[in-house]
Amino acid sequence: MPRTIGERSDAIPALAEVFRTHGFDGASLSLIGAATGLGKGSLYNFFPGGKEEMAQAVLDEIDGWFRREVFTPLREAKEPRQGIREMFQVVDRYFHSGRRVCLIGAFALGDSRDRFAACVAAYFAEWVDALAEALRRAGSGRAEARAQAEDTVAAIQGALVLARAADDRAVFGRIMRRQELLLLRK
Amino acid sequence: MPRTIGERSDAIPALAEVFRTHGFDGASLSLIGAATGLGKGSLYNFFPGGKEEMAQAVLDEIDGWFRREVFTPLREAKEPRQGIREMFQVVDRYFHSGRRVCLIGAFALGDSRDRFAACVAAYFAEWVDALAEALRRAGSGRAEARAQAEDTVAAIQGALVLARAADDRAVFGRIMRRQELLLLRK
DNA sequence: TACAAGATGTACCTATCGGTACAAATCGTC
DNA sequence: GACGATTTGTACCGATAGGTACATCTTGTA
Repeated sequence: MPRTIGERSDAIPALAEVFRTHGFDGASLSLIGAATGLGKGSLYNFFPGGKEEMAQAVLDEIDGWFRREVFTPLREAKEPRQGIREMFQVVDRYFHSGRRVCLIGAFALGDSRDRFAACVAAYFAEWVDALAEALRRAGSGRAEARAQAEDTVAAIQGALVLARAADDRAVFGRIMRRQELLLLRK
Repeated sequence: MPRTIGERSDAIPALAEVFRTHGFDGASLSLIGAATGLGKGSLYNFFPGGKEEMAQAVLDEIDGWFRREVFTPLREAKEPRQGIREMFQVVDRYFHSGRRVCLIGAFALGDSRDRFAACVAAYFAEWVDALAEALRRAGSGRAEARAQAEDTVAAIQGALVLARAADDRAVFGRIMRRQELLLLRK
């Protein structure tokens, strides 16, 4: 009884790129087929639920990645200020310094929000929570930490919007750097 | 030779709502027809260029509105600090306190960015410029004013993403209020 | 080498897409 | 009321959408 999970998960990065680039509605099965190199037969074998299951798999993968690489390190960093510094590094790398869009942010603004509302809401809530926790451990009061965390996550999402709008990744780096300074000053 | 422009412009608010809600690709002609109360005949009579011309008309309308209600007042306010305060009020009202999404931000993240790249880029560039000008007049140095303006426009866009993701408009108000305080402190 | 299970390509389905053609209704002007 | 121009509804177009059915190929195991 061979486990075939490996194959399915191999398709997810390509799926993520297609959804990121074209959105949920814009990602047609022919685009998906071209990007993954998989025909409809394979696609529907791996994802019997169709496009919706494909997108859900991508969201789950992103959620897992951020939990592993961002949220948990933030919460468990020995030195919270250093943990925050590393969050900015990891996030900058993840978004290719602003060249890459946040799929979950795009879904939040777009047509597909309702379909994946729970995922989308949970992702941002967790990010804010984890960052607030680190800030609190770094010395901020509970309320101040939450406020700073909310502002920072919003700044990052807004920076992605601006970077993509201007087709200029420099703006992303500038906003990220200033936000990091703001959080870690004092 | 009767001027029929009046009719065409009457359809634009409804068009804007459809594109805002469903995105460019998601806004099908049947949705557009239902929202505007216009059949295909009328739609293609007013907008011979089809969906693309409809979306362009909406973008132009938004651009004009912001120029008139936000950018110009920012640049020409007698008292720049008061002008900035009013910008936050007007923007809060425009986005229905976070219940309404920024169409141009959604286009920037979505599939339709390339199609309307010039509009999208110009909108944000103008916003940052106008706000930076006001901040400079309020006493900031040139570089600092630009940085603050960039951060603020990004914060607003990010706040819209978070508000829509969490389906919670309170977060929009919180971020806006803190950003206003940050700009006008000292 | 035989066999079952999984993987894949292809043909096909219905619904809808954006867009066009055009005749009929409507409207402003004289 | 007549006329020309605009406005509108309807039928229709080819293309493509997402999805299903199924026969055929691979593949791992014994």
